[in-house]
Amino acid sequence: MIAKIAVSAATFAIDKPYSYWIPEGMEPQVGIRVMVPFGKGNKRTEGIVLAVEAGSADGLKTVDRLLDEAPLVTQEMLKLAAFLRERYFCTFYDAIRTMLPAGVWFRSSDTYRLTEDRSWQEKEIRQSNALKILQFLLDCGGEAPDKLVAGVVEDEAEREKALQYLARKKWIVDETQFSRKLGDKTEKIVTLAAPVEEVMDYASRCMRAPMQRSVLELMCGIGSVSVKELCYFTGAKPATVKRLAALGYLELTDKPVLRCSQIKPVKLDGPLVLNEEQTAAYDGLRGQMMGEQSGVALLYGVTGSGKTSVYIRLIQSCLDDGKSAMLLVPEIALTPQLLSLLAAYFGDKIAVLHSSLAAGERYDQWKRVRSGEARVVVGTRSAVFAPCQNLGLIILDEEQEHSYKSENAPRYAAKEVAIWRGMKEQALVVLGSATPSVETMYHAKNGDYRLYTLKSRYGDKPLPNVQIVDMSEEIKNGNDLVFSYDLLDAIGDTAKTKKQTILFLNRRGNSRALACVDCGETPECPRCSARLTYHSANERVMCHYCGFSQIAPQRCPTCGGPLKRIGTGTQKAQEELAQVFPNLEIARMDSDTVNALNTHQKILDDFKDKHIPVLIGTQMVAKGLNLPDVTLVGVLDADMSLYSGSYRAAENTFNMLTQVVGRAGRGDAPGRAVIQTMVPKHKVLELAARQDYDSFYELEIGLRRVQNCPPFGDLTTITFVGQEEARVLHGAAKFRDSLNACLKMPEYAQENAAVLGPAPCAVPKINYNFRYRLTFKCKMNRPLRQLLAHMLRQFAKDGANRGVSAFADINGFEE
DNA sequence: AGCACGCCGACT
DNA sequence: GTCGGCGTGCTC
Repeated sequence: MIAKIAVSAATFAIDKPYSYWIPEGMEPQVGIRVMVPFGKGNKRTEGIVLAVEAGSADGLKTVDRLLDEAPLVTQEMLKLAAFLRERYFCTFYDAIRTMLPAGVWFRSSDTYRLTEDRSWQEKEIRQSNALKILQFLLDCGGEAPDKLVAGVVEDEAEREKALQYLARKKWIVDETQFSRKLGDKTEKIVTLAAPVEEVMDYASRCMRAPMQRSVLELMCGIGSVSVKELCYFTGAKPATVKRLAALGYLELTDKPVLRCSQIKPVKLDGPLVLNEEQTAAYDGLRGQMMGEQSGVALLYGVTGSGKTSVYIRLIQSCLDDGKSAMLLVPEIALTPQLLSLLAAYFGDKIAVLHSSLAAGERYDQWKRVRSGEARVVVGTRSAVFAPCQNLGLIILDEEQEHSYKSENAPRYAAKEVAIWRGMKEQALVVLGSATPSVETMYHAKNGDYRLYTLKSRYGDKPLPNVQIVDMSEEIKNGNDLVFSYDLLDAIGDTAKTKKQTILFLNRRGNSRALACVDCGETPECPRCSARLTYHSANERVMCHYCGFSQIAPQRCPTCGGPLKRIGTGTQKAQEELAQVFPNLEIARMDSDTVNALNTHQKILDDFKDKHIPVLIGTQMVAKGLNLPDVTLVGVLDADMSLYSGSYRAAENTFNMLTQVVGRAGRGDAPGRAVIQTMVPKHKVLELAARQDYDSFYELEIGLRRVQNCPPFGDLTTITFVGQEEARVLHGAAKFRDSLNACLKMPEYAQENAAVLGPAPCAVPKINYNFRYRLTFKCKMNRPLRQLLAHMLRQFAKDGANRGVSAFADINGFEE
């Protein structure tokens, strides 16, 4: 028999199912992992069985051994991996790796062993490192693990060189072992191993061992208990239990236990009651969910219209049908109250999956989902791969959020994966939002998705009064602060009336840097073309891209002049404000003050409970709970996101502003918002101020049509990376030419298709690697994606492109 | 990507 | 002669 295997060591260029011979007696199932030899050196590699078929062993290598007892993934999951591979230009194994929790993977370690050939002992070996290793192995009795060998020659490059030399000489051999990174956690369970009478008889006889006696007495009463509990109740030591087990009265077994943290459920006031609008949406969605082909729905509901209640009812009805449901959220840290609410309704049926979980916990939650014990999955984007059984419903809350798109390869979009899964598994996909992405709304209006609208805001609060302030006027009037005079007045007034203010600063990129007072130069990363950011916490400058870090220099590296901190960060804004209002307490929330999972909530709680007059922060402050005493919201610089250069800039700005402005006036007092900008007449700002999504949509969809941007065309970037700039540039240009040539062929020909570039990326050099990119504008259909994948493979295989790698991303972020 | 194979200059 | 440099081609 032959197994078709996706191999972990295969790169994108050579990724395909490889055929291996299955030895007699080995029966690998599809979805199981195996160890196979691969490549010229027959290095042992992990692989996953895609198919098993009849055939002969002709010219095939043989499967070493099986790594799993039962399939790790289902056939459906393998199909999903194939989809990811095709859609996101990654290898099959990369796709599998993204889908599974870290806990299932193996860690490899090497053991070096001396061979029979000890002829080196008579020779003079010039490489001192190699000799040191040989001597060390001899002292260790002929073999040693890599960990110990590392201590002999500290420098990694030197060590590798010596080890390679020795292997070439065939004086040592290298054996690779694989072990699970994370085990299943188990608990020792004690059960009675003999008839009760016999045990009691022994117990009555052990007068000299009262502990043994009380253990046995308890065991006769309950029959089975964990060692930990048994010791707790009797005061016995585990050794006593072991002794009794050795005597044959007790039996010890390992029972797997799951690591999982508890969520505190909220107290429910009563059954969930939906209003008329919510009921209409729920009925429609439920009908759709029950139907043959569920499809995709958009639940478009303004802030405060109660989308969550609709979600909960839908999940309930999905569970009632015996199916499982999935609720994806942009960021788990921002939704503790949602989690508590869900816990109140669904209790331990919930599994929470997100990246801040400890690996063990995440793995266990994953297992709970796979076993069918947990039928409601709540999580961030990676939870979209949860191994749900009989999936009936996938909800993406705040579907327009960027966090649904992965920023590392494979750069999957959870929304696309959800829609694919929904289609394959006949599950309803609900996209929920107050400000849907332009693409989603287009599909909804077009009839591709069903549209459900919730118009009425809970309590029907009036919209806040929004003022747009022209910052160029402020500069003309001699105000060089981050704050306009109007905003300062408003902050003062708000503080006087004992209400609260939230100030919002969208700090993008390196706002806090050091600059030379004399020449204006800012220290740059030696490896990347990026400014070093200044971190006051440790007095160091760091590179955002490669992690380079050094103690902050005192003098300008170019001219020796004094260095000063610059940039409009939240910290600087806080300092300025403190100067104007010396007696005002100001809380700050940004990535410097928020790091642990719960700090975000803690800062918000403090702000609310201690009634701190001003909170200043980044995008994080736009999210989270209702703050009834906040009557003023200030956006310090709306232009930063407006001019980010992405085709999504307008949409991002609109969403951000609506969200921020929506924070003002949640309570009884009327709200006010101040937006500072250099372009006060900008239509997007005006519409955001009015919270007029529908007009914004009409405006934006027109632009997208003209620019052939999503949803009309796709924007694909092909990035080329390498150490030698000329080669990178040359490779990119050659790629562009062959792509253009293909586009002339009738099967690929498309109106408005265009290949732009090569142009340097937003950050042209990262870690000594130059980066150029092509931008490819067209509708990416399947044949075109396959063409692009083929071209990327060819590029990697072509010797002329050595040292340059290329990768593509469809509708990704533009850095 | 890694790894072997092969061809060529440098040192003992 | 042998060691090690790197260009080339392949991965069941």
